[in-house]
Amino acid sequence: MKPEASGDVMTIREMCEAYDVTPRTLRFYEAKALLAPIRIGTRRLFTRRDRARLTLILRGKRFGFSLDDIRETLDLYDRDGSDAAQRDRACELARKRLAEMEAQRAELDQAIAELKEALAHAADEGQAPQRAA
Amino acid sequence: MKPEASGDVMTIREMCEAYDVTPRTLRFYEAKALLAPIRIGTRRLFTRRDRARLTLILRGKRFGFSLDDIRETLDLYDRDGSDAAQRDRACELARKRLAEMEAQRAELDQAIAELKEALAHAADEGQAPQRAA
DNA sequence: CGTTACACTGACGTGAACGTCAACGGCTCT
DNA sequence: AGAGCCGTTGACGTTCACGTCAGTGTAACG
Repeated sequence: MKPEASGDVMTIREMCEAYDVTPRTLRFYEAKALLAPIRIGTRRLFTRRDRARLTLILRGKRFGFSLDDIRETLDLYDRDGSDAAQRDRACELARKRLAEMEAQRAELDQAIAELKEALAHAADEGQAPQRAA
Repeated sequence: MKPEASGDVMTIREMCEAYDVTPRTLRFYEAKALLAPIRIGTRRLFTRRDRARLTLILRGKRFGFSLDDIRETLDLYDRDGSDAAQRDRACELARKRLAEMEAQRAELDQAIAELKEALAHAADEGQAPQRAA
């Protein structure tokens, strides 16, 4: 009898299937302090928090951030009641990240526009080259 | 007497300073067929085309694409009058890339929104924690 | 003509992000 | 108790994207 999701935690297998990653990857992320699953003896149980973080990790990777960058950014989300100085530095870093991401968004928009234009030109050359010659 | 930009080409040094990359990187990109500078004997002269491509390479990297991915995408821009079948495949790939990039932009927007919200919450906790306790 | 300065070509080294493999531990079904 | 199964821990291998270093070439300057 398996409760299938006893108390909102997931085994490593369930995680792998849910997020399409390998066990090795999850262990690697834990070793890098990106995830912190509950340890029952040696085994791992991944919580809601781990899943939220994994989502952000995979997203960050697609944006070209390194795992170290991602960890720093991740830690911004759950550092609630630390001391004020540390929180200030966190906010500082968050604003920096935000600026980076918005710059990246601008570049991405430009890249999309350029690619669209290139496609349009390709369509021109594909449709009307017989008309002139 | 150096013409400084004789005929719109640039030496490897000029390129390095202009784009903040190392010579090794430019040679590596040439070996990977991402760039194709003019070769005077063994020396390289980078054209306008090389510079346009380098801009796109560096941008692609920031989006998390591999150099191989980038080369494929790059080649879409200057394959003018090949045969029709090849052009069709290029357009297909371009549309695929375009879809990827738009998906990435959507994710990026979401990530930005979430980070903004996290920052707003952090500001809440930083401003009014004395009021309740 | 020697020296300086930059450029080139291999060849090997490196860090990040995993993959792979071996050996072991602990359930659980029978 | 034995046989499957995960799951875990090292340890080593791999790929990508370069860095670094040695040796060579060559154009220019004094």
